[in-house]
Amino acid sequence: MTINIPRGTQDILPGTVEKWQYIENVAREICNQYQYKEIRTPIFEHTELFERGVGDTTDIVQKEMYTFQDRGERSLTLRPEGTAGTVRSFVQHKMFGQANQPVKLFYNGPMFRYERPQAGRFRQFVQFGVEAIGSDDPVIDAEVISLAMELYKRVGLNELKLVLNSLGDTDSRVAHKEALIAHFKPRINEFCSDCQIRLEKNPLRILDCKKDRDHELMASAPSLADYLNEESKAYFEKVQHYLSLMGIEFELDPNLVRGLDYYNHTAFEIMSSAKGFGAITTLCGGGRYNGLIEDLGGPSAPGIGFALSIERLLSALDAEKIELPVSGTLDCYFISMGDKAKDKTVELAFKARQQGLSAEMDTLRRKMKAQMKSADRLKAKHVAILGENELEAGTITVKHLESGSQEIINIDGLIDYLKQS
RNA sequence: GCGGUCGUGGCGAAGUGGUUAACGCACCUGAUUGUGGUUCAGGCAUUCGUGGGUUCGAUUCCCAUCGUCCGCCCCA
Repeated sequence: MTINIPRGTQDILPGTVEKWQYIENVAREICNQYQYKEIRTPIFEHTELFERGVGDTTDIVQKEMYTFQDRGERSLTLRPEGTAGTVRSFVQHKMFGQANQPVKLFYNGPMFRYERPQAGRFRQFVQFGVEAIGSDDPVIDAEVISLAMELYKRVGLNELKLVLNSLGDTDSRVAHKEALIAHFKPRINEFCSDCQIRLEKNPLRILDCKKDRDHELMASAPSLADYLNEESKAYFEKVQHYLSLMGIEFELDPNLVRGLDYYNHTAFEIMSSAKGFGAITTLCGGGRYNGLIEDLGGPSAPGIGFALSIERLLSALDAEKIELPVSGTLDCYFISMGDKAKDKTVELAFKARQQGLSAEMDTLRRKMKAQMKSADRLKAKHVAILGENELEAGTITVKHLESGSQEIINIDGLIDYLKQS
């Protein structure tokens, strides 16, 4: 029996990996332009980090974590998201004391969640994300959002929707939470079991519930927007103001509640509106997490960030039928006949490679015809053919595959010839 | 965690309770003893996810199991 990969994981093979590289390159380029610096943190962390950072009422912590004991009986967890580890690193390395503030970071790497795989959902998936820590200026909220939008724009996506909401500051959230409890508590037994638990822990998420969405208390529930204090409202308006300055369109959705506990103030999602995308349309999610740094033992620094999945970005590209420009090039395929000629083409091919050209040759001792076929399939620009005739004359035949034209040139001039064409 | 779907060569895909399991693509060889992409001829699954059962006989029927894909919950 052969062994297959674990459920929910995937191999990214040649032919596809080029797309990943392309996207990752675009992301890096944008981050440089926005002055976000890469950070690489471990793929596993102490379980406690996520319990505290992500929040132990969340689905991620309650049922989706890959948690294991190591041989020293420490409880470790494969990271389910990137913010907790990034903030942990920020605190551990006391980045709040470094010269450049705010600290603007990005990461790109695998995340792990124990879920049933389906369209757009994997057990190992790759998130690109940014975190801006140390600024509570609404302009940084807009900057973070615009960075994500810019990435999608540069890879060619058009059918996007940016949805925005404010969860308010702590005071606003506490006031709203109390209002929600007062609203639902008398009739909470009419709601699903999840909602009954949510009532005490995080009543905001009752509004999210799909099962109870038609309950009459839903429509009349106190809206977060009505409980935003002046400061929170002003902050949210400023975020919108800056987004408009940047030319970014958005929709307000008062029901947008992110699944992680640490969010406050700005919350946003970017979704694909492309047809045939499947049930999951969220490409990117993010928001502000002003209390998180303190919760993880740091100073009371504000922060905001987002995470987006490369897999879903690729799905969105498929849905919009966008092809990334990722074709590779092969400058020359070397064909030889006979051992002497082979020796010479080996020298030539390696010299060509050292000179910065891409070169390939037969390594299966095949006949000329088969070598030609390989060259054709590899879409070689040129084929260099060396046989007895050329060897004697000190020449080599160079064929341009696309046009079919060929000429015989001096063998010493081959590399320059290839470089020039 | 719950629900549905599917599981035949490298890929796509037919099929039947009964000697040799269509076809297409891809691949290999030859026609073309030094020239690809076209054409033609030939080759390429002791085998139908795995295990068990029914049967004279199962890839086809039944059960189990593993896996896929999709949906719910929730999320990237």
